[in-house]
Amino acid sequence: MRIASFNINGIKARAATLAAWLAEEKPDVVCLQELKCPDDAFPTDLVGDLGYNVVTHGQKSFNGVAILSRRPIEDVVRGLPGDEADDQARWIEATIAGEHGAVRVCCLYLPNGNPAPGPKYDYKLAWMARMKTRAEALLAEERVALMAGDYNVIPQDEDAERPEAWRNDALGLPASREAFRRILHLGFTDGFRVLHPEPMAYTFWDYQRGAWARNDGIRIDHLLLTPQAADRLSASGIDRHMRGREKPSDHVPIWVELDI
DNA sequence: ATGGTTGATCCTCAA
Repeated sequence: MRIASFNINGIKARAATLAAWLAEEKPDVVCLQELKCPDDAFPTDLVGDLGYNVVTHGQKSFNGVAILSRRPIEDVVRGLPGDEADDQARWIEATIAGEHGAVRVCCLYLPNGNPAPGPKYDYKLAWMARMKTRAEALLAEERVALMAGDYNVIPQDEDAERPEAWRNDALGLPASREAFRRILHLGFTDGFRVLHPEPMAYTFWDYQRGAWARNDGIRIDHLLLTPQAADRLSASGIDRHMRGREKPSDHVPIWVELDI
């Protein structure tokens, strides 16, 4: 079962790009971020015609996450627990059955946090603390599960073409990296990095300053696997070519192949 | 230090 994550930066602007990628790659499950649309504006028919069921947690103009799956989607939960006052649509999770078992899929859009320091950065760190609590509970279930999405964190220097440019940015600050490691080191496996030690493997290139042409990228989209999922990991990759397409997102898809 | 680009919306904000 191939499970992908793709920050599409607006479903309305990216519908054709997304449809072409789905038709070409035929991933079994897709976690989408930055829908930037309410639930009733999601193009359910478009993805349905391509063979996908869909569950969304949308929001007008900003944020918004969804899970697409060729197989039925069960036990859907919307929103990251821990703060009733938080109305930003950044988390959705569901269970999908494969031929040899099921996988719990958590789709996340972690806050960007800029400018840092400031209230947006405080929100990012608080959100990551809440995510750690959910991650601990997920591990305790000892099941095949993963947390996939746009983490807005550059884990290490080798995950950036110009690491020095991000040292004072919310995506690269030491406190951001520490919070990421606190989650990772609970017992998760970075599904891409564990199979790909090579540097210059990026998932995001800014629209500005010719970042794509200069390969001035960063790796901020991740799939973190529970031990039970990591045991079934057979391959992973980044669909880098998508950044060179017509009307690209600033992110590209990243995926893992699990034997389930 | 600054500016540069894209999307959603309605002009400025978020990224």
